[in-house]
Amino acid sequence: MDRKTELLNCAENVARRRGYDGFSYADLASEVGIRKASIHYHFPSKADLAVALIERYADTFSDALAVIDETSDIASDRLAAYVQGYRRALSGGAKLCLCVAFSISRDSLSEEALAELEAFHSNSIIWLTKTFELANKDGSVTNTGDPLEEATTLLAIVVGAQLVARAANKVGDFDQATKLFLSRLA
Amino acid sequence: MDRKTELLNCAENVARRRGYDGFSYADLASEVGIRKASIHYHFPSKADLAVALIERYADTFSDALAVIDETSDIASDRLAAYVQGYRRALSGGAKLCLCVAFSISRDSLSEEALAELEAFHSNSIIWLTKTFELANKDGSVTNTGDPLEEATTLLAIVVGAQLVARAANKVGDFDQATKLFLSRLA
DNA sequence: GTCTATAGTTTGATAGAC
DNA sequence: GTCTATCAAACTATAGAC
Repeated sequence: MDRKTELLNCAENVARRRGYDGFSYADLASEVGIRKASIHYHFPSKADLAVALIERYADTFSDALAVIDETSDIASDRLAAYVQGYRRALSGGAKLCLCVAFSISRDSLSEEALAELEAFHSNSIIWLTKTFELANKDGSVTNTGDPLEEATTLLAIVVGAQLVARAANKVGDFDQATKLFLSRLA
Repeated sequence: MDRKTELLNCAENVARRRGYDGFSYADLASEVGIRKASIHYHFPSKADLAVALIERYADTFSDALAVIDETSDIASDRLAAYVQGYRRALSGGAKLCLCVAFSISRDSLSEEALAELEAFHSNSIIWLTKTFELANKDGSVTNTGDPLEEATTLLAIVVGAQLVARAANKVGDFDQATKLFLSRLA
């Protein structure tokens, strides 16, 4: 693995634990094993690093949604996989979705990073809305309402469940917060 | 208003916008109009300030829940008021609930602050569970499931809705994320 | 690509005068 | 209670050698 990827992995890990304002080049340097000045060769400024982080995260996320779509044609399967993805990202209560962690740090982010952040959530809403529209057709989800409202609600549930689970330091809180929704799936 | 309260107000405001790692004594000093060294007289360390912030916030929150309980005996009224409280706290997309903002900064908080944070969420769950139990009796909420699951889900919804609305910089996202739940209220 | 060295700023915090 | 002065440490970032 090349250094740049190694730095991105390390930065993503620490950013998802502590937020944008909660980590520094010194943290990355000590963990990757190079001097912090050397990091500036790969990412001239911390703002560049933030953009690179969000971009890569959004790409990975987008790929994951594509895989979900390929794996099953049933809306309930897709939604269950979506929730499961956020549960995995929680990493036992230690981490959050990168874009959740960065949302708090809004005021410290560059305009470019903010735009990527907004695009990330907007893409999530699009995919979820599409999937709830499918649910209305295939009947795999009980009691479905307006697809856009369902989509925004589910996004809030998984994001909020991550946060509450992290705050309480109890992974079980994520499961408790998503159980009611999952029970609507076929 | 005394200085200490003034400092707490200012600190709460900035902490709810930027998180614990996102503000400093310098920020408070410039806004309140005293030197940052003077702040240490009121709050010897930033950790002391964090604890004072969470304590005051939890007290205010607890009072607000008591007022809700006094205002109506109907579960759906109480839950609507609860959601409305989180919407107000969002402050047009600029702020989050203090405990949401601090949840991201977990790793920077003292043990004492963490304990208060966990107590805050645990108290929320207790109040919500109690209110959903009432809903099961008074029938003011349609389609109710297990009170504890409903409680944790609703907490996740309001917390997640705040976060998504702030990330997207659109207050409307909060309304969209809570609309489906609110439609279940009488 | 990585290093040393360093600049310039900001951080949380303390000592002591008033 | 608030001030000035100061501290040691951490921060992002740059210059230039290798």
